[in-house]
Amino acid sequence: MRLSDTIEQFIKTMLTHDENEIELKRNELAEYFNCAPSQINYVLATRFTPDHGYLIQSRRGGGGYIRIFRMHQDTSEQLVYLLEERVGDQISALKADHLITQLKEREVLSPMEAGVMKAAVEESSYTLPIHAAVKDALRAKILKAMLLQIARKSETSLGG
Amino acid sequence: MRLSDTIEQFIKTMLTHDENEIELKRNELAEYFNCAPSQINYVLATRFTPDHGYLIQSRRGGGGYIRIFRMHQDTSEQLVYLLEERVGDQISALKADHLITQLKEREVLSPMEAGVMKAAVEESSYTLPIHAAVKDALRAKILKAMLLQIARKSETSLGG
DNA sequence: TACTATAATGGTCAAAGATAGTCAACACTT
DNA sequence: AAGTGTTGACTATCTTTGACCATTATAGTA
Repeated sequence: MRLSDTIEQFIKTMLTHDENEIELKRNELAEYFNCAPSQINYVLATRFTPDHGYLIQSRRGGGGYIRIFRMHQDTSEQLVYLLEERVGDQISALKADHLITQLKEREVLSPMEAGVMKAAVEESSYTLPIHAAVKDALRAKILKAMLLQIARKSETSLGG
Repeated sequence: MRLSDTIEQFIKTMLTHDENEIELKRNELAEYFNCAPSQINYVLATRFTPDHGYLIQSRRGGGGYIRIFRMHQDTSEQLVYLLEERVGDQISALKADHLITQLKEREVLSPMEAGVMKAAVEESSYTLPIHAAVKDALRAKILKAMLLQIARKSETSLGG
């Protein structure tokens, strides 16, 4: 079996045992598998993306770490759909607002969270000399980051 | 756990118990944690800045001390003040993050709201070809819009 | 009293240490 | 050839330490 597959399985086993969240040290894992540390990044980048239902957090420096969060299957599927199909690389203020309203109505977002997210995407927050396309790209990035955050923290599904 | 985090927690626990102001001796604390005295300065410089909602006073020489003051409790009414004083027309990702952390620790923001807001201001959400100054201006506008939203909702639910 | 030396503090900064990230070249599979 | 996997050099970030600096109090001395 390929090394990357072995590491993938190893991490998935850890997640099975230790529930939905694990923390690891890149260098320790690399040493355990006797490979280059960057191999770990490769495995994470190709097998533990949001598309695969995982979220990663890391920190450098002394006491650094890599944390891997597993999303619930439903959450993951809905998130991928939301991120790719509904948000994409650019999104207008209006569409973003509609999407957030939907999520609120489905009780994926509390009224407060929805309010905050709407404030972050409304056009009046973007009244600066930037091209419209760049605004929509920025809005998409910000909206995606917020949705990923919701997915990481909430136990409930992102809804249909 | 990192030494710096341990010291941070230690100080925050002291503040919890002893109200809004504590006094400590740099060398004593360093000896207690068995570290270099300058480690204390590092912790203060990275976790107890005005951005984090703390003020430091110190004095050298015999009878020297370090006093740490936690700045006044931020209520929703004071959010408007924060908008101009702490956010202004431009704000860096780091300062925005510190401000949000502070509001979360004071329970002005729920962990979820804080997480969403952090996602909306983090640098990686702004990786597009825009000048840094424009990014900071945009971030300020978005952060203000989100805080205003919180302030409005808090008023309606808490009656002021 | 005025001055000085010394002890007792805290501050600064740069170097070293500890992690993780990126990217492009190279290797292996299909 | 194209796609996937592996590595290593270089980079970025965060922490810890230590040498040297600055300030203040106090004891000793003229």
